[in-house]
Amino acid sequence: MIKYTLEKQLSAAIAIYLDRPDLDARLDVPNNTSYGDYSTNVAFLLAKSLRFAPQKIAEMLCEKLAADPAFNDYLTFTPINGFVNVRLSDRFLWSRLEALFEKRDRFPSHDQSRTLLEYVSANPTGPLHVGHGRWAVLGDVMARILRFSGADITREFYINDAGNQIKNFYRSVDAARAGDPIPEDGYHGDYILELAKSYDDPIQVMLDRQIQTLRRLDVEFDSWYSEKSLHNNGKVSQALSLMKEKGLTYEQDGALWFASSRFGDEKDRVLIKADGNLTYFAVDVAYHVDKIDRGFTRLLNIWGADHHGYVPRVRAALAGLFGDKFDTDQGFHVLIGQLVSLFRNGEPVRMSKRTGEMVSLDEVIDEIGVDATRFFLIQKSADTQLDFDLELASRKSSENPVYYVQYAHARMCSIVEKVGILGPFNNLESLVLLPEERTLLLKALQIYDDIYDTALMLSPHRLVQYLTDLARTFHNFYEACPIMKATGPDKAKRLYLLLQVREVFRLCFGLLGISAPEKM
RNA sequence: GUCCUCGUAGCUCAGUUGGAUAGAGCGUCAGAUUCCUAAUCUGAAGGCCACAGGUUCAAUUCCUGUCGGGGACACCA
Repeated sequence: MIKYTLEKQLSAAIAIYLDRPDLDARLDVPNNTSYGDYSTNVAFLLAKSLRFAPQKIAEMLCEKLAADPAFNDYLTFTPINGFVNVRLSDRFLWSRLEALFEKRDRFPSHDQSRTLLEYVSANPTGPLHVGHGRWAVLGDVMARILRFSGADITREFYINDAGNQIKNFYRSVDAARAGDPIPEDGYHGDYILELAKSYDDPIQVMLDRQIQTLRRLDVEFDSWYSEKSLHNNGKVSQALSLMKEKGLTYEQDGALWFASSRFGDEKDRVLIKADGNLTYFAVDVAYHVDKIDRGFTRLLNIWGADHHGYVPRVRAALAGLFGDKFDTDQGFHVLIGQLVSLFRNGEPVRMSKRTGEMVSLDEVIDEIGVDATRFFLIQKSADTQLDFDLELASRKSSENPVYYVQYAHARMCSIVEKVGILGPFNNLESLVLLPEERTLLLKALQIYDDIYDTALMLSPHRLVQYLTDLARTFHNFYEACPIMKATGPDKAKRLYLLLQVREVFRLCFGLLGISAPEKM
């Protein structure tokens, strides 16, 4: 954590100089890196209260920082346009490179919560589509990153194996088995006819198929939680009793209502319908109560955008039952995964399970492969709608950005194979770094900062961004700094740098769940 | 109609407590290989950051409104 460490140290020092104990200076990477490796804008923020021009303050701070023995052997400071710019010495960078894979001070603090991450949770009434694939990869990568950064995390798939959709599904298969037309509001895909050919439980068949598809994508779960089991072991009635005890419910028009509007929802919600049946919501409350009963202190969910209106009522239920403990984003957080729109030759492809007209996740994997599918689905922010042209993706598969990062790794492997791992790698810190070497080295050191940000913001696409940047700096290094032809300490220096960078690549590939090919 | 969300290069999209000259990939054009893999690199063109106001030293970023895409508004799941 190079940036966060520096940020803390510099912030504390500046706070003392200016006698501002609560000062929290932030470091940024300047968009023009000739200014420095990092910069801070504190001078702007304090200009008014200190009654000095930002540039004056920046100059004063740089002077004090430069004289501080805590920094002056490895940092230089330059005031430009009111910013305080910081540059790290080559020697310092090199020492950090050598310590890059030591476990200590990777991350500032360990998250003490027990996290349950629930994702995909598709109805077992059809094959997974690309939207499911997006949430699957999103959840999987999120879990890998959180786990790496020290969190205790459990991955769970909620099986919706009860309720009306399930009845409807059985009706459709039964009709097909009897040779009758499938009900208008039933499921109409070709796979229904296929299911009708055997007498296996269609739900089990579909679930197995979903699991298989997820395995293909290298998406695993620690726990498969059955909705049906909630009913069978009385969890639903327990949850409802609990709500009644707490005075959160009332009866009206023959139904049982939850007063969710008292907790921020826009209206009250029905738990038991007038016909005596439970709503999906009632069962979902029970499910979330059970998560908490199982000892989880942080609930993360990934839901499709079509469920985002559902968030306030679940939050309201948790607030009503458990107070503010789970009311905050820290306790209960929902990542909304926007849908993926598929195109083929520029024409939109519909994705309705009901009409049966859809492209399955399996077909996409068949067309473009696991690595490209994962990379494509994770590289964009989860909350933007994604347009995905299958024809384009398969036709241009060799130009897919995933190959850009993988090729960098293959190039490194090729060099190592040719050159061998020649030591000794000592006394290299005193060598001068070329610009391409330095840029690559600094980028590699920033890996934990980026992982930390990614974990904090729950946005895995940031790591893809980082990896692409790293690949670019490597390709630049490759063009400018030959290793095989280099001699003496230069050769060892570059080789050592490359070996460490290759480990960073492997770390990223592992977190993203894509392969690290040695040859391409 | 109400609420949520998005609108950034020709295309797909990054850009988070508001900072310096707004970026990447693809596509287009012009170059680079006697040299560790050219699935690469260098350069160029390409932008009213949807629009209009507001907040302030500073707005792609925050606020308000308008327009446009998507979604949600059930005693469905």
